[in-house]
Amino acid sequence: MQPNELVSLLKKHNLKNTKVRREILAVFSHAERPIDAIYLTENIKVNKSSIYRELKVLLDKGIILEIEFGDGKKRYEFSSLKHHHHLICTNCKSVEDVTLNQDLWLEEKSIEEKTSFKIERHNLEFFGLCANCK
Amino acid sequence: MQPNELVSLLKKHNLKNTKVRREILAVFSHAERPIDAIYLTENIKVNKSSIYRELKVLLDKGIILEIEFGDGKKRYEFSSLKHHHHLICTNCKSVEDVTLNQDLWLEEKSIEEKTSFKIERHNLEFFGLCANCK
DNA sequence: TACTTTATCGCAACTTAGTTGCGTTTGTCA
DNA sequence: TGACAAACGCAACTAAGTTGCGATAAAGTA
Repeated sequence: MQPNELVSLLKKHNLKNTKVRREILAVFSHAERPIDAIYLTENIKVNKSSIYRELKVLLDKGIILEIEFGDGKKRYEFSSLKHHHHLICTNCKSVEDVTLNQDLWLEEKSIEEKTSFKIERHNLEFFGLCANCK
Repeated sequence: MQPNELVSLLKKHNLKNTKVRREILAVFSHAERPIDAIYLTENIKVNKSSIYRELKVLLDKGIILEIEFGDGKKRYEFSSLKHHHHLICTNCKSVEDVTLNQDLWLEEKSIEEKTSFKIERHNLEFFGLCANCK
């Protein structure tokens, strides 16, 4: 993310331009996979409560998404990325992005009609063995 | 689950017929939604380490499945149930089962061809507002 | 630049879910 | 009924995330 992009993103969401915020966003913008809070605490010299609080702010503002790999750590990535899911290798823990041929939009519409439940989001991840590990 | 079903299930998996095991399985067989470890500790007079260890055994044997709602607690249900997903109300926390018109089998096949990743399982849950809360 | 307001931050103590070591008990099968 | 492994209880521990509170620092205004 370029400095001017950062400034306009922060302005748009009424967020102060602080060191913690800049550094967290910098990690996200270089990351090739979803990032967890522990990784941030290990890679940014900032108190962990600031990390957790900042993640909550970015999540509330819709700047990042929360992703669940089921290992007890929440992960996050920019919500501006094209909608996708992940292939998680249960052996080496590598993560690949993947998109569905036909996302779940139609299924969700059908479920909403059948059940009168209003779907707002879903969490879908695939687990298995990557090309190297299988 | 009937007593004779229980006995043959345990025998089939080389598991001893113990009090803890019987009580946990009894909870699962009456449950209408996925159950977490805390619920078991609150509803069975058994040490919590036994609960967690037993869940691991049942999971390894493939008798139960692990389900992730993203709230920091793992949930479990019988793996013998017809494959389904869940509609989780973010307001009242209610849970409904739901099946897709066309499950993810075809998508998984297509992903495996494109990526040479071997998919073994997926986790898919929907979040939103139930009929009452919306 | 100085002043004011409010968001943000650091620190330490705490909570919640889950794990581990170890000595004891209990099912199962011969 | 005896032997043996599986299962168990207990207590102490770990890992991830949260909270209260006083101190600090952006951002807007005078």
